[in-house]
Amino acid sequence: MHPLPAPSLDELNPLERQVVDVFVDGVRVLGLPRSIGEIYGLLFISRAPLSLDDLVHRLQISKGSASQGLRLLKTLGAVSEIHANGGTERRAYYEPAVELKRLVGGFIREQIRPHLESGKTKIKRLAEAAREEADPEHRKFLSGRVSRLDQWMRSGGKVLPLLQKILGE
Amino acid sequence: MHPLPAPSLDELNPLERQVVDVFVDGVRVLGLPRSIGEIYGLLFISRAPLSLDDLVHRLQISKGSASQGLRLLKTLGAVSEIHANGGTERRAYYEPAVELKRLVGGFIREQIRPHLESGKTKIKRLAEAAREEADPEHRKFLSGRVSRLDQWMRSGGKVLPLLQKILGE
DNA sequence: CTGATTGTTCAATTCAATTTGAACAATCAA
DNA sequence: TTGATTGTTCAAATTGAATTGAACAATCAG
Repeated sequence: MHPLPAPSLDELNPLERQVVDVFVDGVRVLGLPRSIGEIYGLLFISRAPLSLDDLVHRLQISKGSASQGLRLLKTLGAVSEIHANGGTERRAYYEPAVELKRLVGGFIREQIRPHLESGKTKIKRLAEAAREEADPEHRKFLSGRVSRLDQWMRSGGKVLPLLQKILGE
Repeated sequence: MHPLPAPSLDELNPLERQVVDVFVDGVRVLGLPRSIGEIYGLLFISRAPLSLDDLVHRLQISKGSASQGLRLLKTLGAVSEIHANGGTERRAYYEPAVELKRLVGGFIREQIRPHLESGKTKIKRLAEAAREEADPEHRKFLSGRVSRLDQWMRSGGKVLPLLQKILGE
C-alpha cells in the first residue's frame, strides 16, 4: 500500500526550498559551489542556529560537503560558529551573518583581492617583456596595452573599498 | 634527428602567452569560460585585427569554440566585427574594445542584470509564501528575512550604475 | 581504558560546463 | 552549376570542479 518511502521528516518545506534556490543561484553568479548556497540559504531562513548534522540531514548533502562548505563560509565571514553554554558545549551551531556590508567585505577580501594582487605581479613581468620587443613601433603598441591593463587593475583597486562603503549604508 | 614535431609557426610567443594567461585568469573570476579569455587576450595584444581562422590556428582551439566565444564577446560588447573594404569583404576580422567602461557595462548588462531581475521576481513569490506562515512569531521572522533579501537586491540595483560611472573616468 | 559523538581530510567518483568536430548553411567566384 | 571559403550549430566527448564516503582525528562520558 505504500510503494514509495514515506517522505523524510528532514525535507525542506516549500518556503525553505525557494530560499535555498535563490541562494544557490546567487552563489553561482559569484562562482561559488552550489553547496555553499544551500548551506547559507538554509541558515538564512532558519530561526535557530543549525548544527553540521542538521545541515547534512535537511539538505541531504554529505558530511564532507557540509564541513568544507562551512569552512569556506567561515573564512568569508558569512557564518559564525557558536557553542551553547558559554562555549562549553562541544557541538557547534552556525548562524548566518546577514549584514550585506560584512558579506561583501568577506567576498572581496577572500575572492577578489588575491586575484588583483597576483594580477599586479604578472603585469610587472609583462611590462618587462614588452620592453624587449625589438621593433620600436610594435614596442610602443605593446607598452600601451600593458599600461592599459595596469590602469584597469588600479581602477579595480580603487573601486573595491568604495563598493564596501556604499553597500554598508 | 628530429624526434619531436617542429614547433608550429602559429604558436604564441612568450609575451602573447603571458597576456592570454592573464585574461584566462581574469575571466575565470568572472565566471566565464577559458576560451573567452584566450580569444579576448590574443585580440588585446594583437596589433592587427584577427579572423576566426587566425584565432583557431594561433590558440589551437576548435572552430566551434572560436565561433561561440566570439559570439559571446560580441554580445558583451567586448569585441567588434569589422569587414575590410568598406564592409564589402566577406571575411570578418575582430578587434577588442579596450575601454573599461564599455567592458564593465556589457558584463553588467548581460551577466548581472538578468540575475537581479529574476531575483526580484523570486523574492516577490517568497514574500507571499512568508505571509502564509501560521505562527505569528515565525511569520514575523520570515518576513524580516525576506525583506532583507529585498533590500540586498535594491542595493545591488543602486550600486551597478554607480560602478559604471566610476569606472568610466 | 572503552565506546560514543563530533568533525576533518582526501582519494575516488560524479556531475556539469566547456570544448570538439563533423554536418550543415550561406555566400561568393568561376 | 560546381567547388571553394567562411562561419554556425549541436550532439557527443572531454575536462575540471564539486561531492561523496570511508578512514581518520579529537574530545568527552562513563
